[in-house]
Amino acid sequence: MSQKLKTTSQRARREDVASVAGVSSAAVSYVLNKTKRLSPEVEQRVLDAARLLNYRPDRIAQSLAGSRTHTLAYMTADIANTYQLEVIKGMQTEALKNDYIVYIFDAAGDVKKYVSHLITRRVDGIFVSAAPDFLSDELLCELRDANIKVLADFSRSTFLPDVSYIMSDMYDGFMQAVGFLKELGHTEIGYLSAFDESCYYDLRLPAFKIAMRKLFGAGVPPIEFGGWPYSTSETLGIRLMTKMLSEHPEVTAIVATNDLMALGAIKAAIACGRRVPEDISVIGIDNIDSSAVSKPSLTTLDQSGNRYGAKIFEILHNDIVAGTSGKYIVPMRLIKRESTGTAPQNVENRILLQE
Amino acid sequence: MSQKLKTTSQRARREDVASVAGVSSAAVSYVLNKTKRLSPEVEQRVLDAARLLNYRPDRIAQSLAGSRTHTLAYMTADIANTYQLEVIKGMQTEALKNDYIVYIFDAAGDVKKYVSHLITRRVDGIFVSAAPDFLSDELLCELRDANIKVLADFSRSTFLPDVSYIMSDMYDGFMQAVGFLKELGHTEIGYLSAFDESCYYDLRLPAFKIAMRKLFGAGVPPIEFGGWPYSTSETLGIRLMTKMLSEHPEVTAIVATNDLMALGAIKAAIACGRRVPEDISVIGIDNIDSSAVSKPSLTTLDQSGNRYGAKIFEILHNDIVAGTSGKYIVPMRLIKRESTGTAPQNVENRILLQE
DNA sequence: TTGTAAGCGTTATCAA
DNA sequence: TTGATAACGCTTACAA
Repeated sequence: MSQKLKTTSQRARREDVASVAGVSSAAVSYVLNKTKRLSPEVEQRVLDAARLLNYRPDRIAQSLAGSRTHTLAYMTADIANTYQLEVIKGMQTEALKNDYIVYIFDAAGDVKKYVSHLITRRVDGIFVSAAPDFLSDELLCELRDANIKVLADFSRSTFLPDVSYIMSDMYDGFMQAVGFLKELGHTEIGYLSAFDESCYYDLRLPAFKIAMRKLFGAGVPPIEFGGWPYSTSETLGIRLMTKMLSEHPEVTAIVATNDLMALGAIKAAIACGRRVPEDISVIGIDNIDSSAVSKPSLTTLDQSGNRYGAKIFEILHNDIVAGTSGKYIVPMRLIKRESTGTAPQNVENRILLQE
Repeated sequence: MSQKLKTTSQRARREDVASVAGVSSAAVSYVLNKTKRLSPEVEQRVLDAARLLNYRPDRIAQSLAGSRTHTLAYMTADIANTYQLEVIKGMQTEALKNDYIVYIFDAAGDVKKYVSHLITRRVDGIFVSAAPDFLSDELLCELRDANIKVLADFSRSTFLPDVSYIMSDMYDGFMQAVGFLKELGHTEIGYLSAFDESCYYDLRLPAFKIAMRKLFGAGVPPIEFGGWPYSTSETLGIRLMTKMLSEHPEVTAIVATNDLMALGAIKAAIACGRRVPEDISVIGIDNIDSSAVSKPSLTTLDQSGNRYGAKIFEILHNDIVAGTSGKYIVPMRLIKRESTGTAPQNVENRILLQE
């Protein structure tokens, strides 16, 4: 069939497979891509030949001929962030299952050059992680206009047409968390916030306020702020919790912006003579690994990085295939552990004991 | 010239540039790739046309036509490691400068599938990070035989032909460190090792021993071992240093396997009533960020992650272009800071003081 | 010095 | 159901 078989070639080409199977090279494509059904007998011959030659279609050639490269990109301002790394892994794992590959960039480099690379290499889609906007709207549009699907974190400061956005369902999440505390009998619930009110991309604080309003009506819950420069460390949790306990000793439950701070809050509470959860309950957000093994283990709002990353792939993939775009909300889940318990019966008693 | 200009096309193609410049499409290639000199006038016309159309050659097509994809891969067992991330950034930055892009994989996934991807996508080269051997020799050979340049960490358990290896020059580094201590008058020098003698991929311990032998002759220096399971934390540094001070109070200088442990060692020394560097000098390895700002700042053997990463790119790039392979040794540099000083004059006096 | 044309390994269209 | 054949956008001999 084929007049020039590559004898020295390391890798088998489609034509080689066709020749071994005794069919046309088009037939090979049809069988392997399942793009057209041929006779079972022919299909088997092709499959056998492909296996025999260890044939794997060349992605480069496929990309040139087809319209997709099966390549995505993940762009973030901070690769080193633990949670971010989980998200990346989750996305990569899911991508790999579907024969996609993910470029990972951290925005510390020359963002403009990255964009250029993404376009010349024709990636199918890109995810742009949380604010602040290290990738300008202009560059985002350049990507979009180059026919690359863009999925951005919801917390970007602007919304662009034909760009998709993703967010965790913080509002529902906080409803779960605060609702759970309410069920346990808590009414005095405080919040430890890393960010102050002016931080436009923090959705957690407003979500907390809304949940409190909906479940307890009007009234301002006690909140401690970390302020600028923003950080979300365990140390900050300790500092804010200590402040909270002295300023608002009536509080019997605390929600913290993330697990690290919640862990710090527990330490601070214990240092101040409060037992967790007997005297005070603590809830975190993120469900980081250490939250499951801390003493006491931490009740937390789960947005597993891995699952989130997998979701990112699914959304991008779907948008690419269907040519769609939209705003996507990913549900969160409250993981109940040891750091939460029923509200103490007698608040006065507890305060007396402490003195 | 060109009979069918793409009017609707988003991106300019080479032919478009040729047509605007009034030359053949080959001329465009020659000028842009500097692969052949044309007349200055033609060159200018091409350059102008390219700029006008914002022309950027399609990497996919270049890859198919040419022999290189300008794509590399970095494979590691642990993305989350801080030092590793620095290396990755260093490599990526250097790669980007040279119009290369780097795939990043962590070996937690399906390594075999990664390899398949790398082959079908025809990456030019791959770096495989430190032991243990998460990537089997078999897969390594599959990559190599697919004409992909492989650069592996020196600490792999086996050496394969036509594969390149890279290592930091620990031997020279320890000669610098121990030599510096000798200059300062130290003779009793101890070592804090995370690994025990059986760890085949730890080059630091043998490097320390060799340096001691060369500079001080025979005799066994005092060494404390962390043992299995291997870890290199600050906590371990504290533990080993405490042990060292009680078992070998005559020691006036310490080298630790890495900066984290060295930092722990300083804390332990101070806790035991020893001043650093007046009573005891401490040297670390790695030059992590915090080593520069600790109190006292840490003298350390520098193998900057960024520089190392850049080096990885350079080596791979060169091996790819030249078709070579080899074993590469990257120099280290001793950064002298506050944690080292002249040896105490009177050892007896110091020990007495302490009692 | 410049242009022509044959690949590169696929996909996909269109007759046979 | 199958087999040619034209893209895809570029590199690179080779010819003019």
